[in-house]
Amino acid sequence: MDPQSLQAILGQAQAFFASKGLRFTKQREALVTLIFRNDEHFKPEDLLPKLGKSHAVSRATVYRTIALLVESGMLREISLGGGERLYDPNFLQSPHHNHLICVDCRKIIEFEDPNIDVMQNCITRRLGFSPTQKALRIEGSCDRLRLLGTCPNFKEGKKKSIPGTKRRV
Amino acid sequence: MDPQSLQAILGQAQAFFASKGLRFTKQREALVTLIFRNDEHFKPEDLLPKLGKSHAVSRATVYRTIALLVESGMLREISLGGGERLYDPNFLQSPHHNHLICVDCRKIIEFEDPNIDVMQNCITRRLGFSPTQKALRIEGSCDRLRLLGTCPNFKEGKKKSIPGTKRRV
DNA sequence: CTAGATGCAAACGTTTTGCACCCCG
DNA sequence: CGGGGTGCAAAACGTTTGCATCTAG
Repeated sequence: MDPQSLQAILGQAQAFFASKGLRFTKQREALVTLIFRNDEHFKPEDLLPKLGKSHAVSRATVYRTIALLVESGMLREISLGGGERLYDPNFLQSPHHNHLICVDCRKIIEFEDPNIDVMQNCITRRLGFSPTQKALRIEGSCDRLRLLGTCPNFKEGKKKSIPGTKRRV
Repeated sequence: MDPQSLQAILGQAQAFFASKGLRFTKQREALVTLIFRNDEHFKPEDLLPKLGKSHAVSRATVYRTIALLVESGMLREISLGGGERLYDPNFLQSPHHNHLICVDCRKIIEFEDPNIDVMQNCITRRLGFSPTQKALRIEGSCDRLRLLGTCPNFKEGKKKSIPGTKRRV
């Protein structure tokens, strides 16, 4: 993420905290920076080692801050199966994206599709509701791997599954 | 669920266990019966108190059996947000169903829509994959509650949210 | 008879909480 | 100065595992 966008995100976070009468402490700033610096999905526990000792933040604060960011709408909890609780920082840039997971190498591909959103709208209204949010997760097997016996992702994947490796479509 | 269908399900489970060289013990039978007797989503922990002392099964066996039923395809793990890990026994009868969750009363509505499946197929192939599974969760606010100030589900919902209360569409 | 299944309790990883102290406005 | 924020450690929670014992086939 370019420094300019990150700056905008920091501003957005600060505005949210201010609007709730909360402070934008250096711990919170360090966390927002770390979370939105790249586009990787993460577990709360992942963040602790990534904060240098200069920006060390306690485990409790990590969890409390994540909850606030989710409440603000900047961060979304997603589930990719297996009961793992992940957080996705990419809804700011792609508010309607979905996830496709390769069953062969577990690579995660984020994609958007306007038809899905139209259909979501229709279905929701048909059932008597106004749409607020959706989560669509598709799993599929890699055609390339099956036809060619190899796949660029799978090659990379030699070193086990790589969470957070993503392609934007 | 009518006794006849339940019987069929027990047979299916038994066949699956046999195909893997596993036994169909009375604990497993008790669990399958309990899980598929009605259509409620459940947490593993929910099951223990529901097994009478006559069919008591240990916690470890509950978890181990659920894992096997998921592997067999008879049971599916779903996530309705909040990191809760739920299991849905209704994919046997409605293999393609999705979930709509009312943000007002947390009621869960299971629905099917053939268009979604067509679209899922298109998208998956466009990305170079063959579809194997999908999970779509929609959240929405209740039109009726907003327009009329009341809603039958919400009325029932007085006693907090009722997980497992469902309408088939 | 024996591989697989069970129950128990301990271990595990993650998340939440109570509380004393700290610090920003 | 006061109310929010933090860190720490303990607790809570859901799930998994090792092991001795049991049992279905």
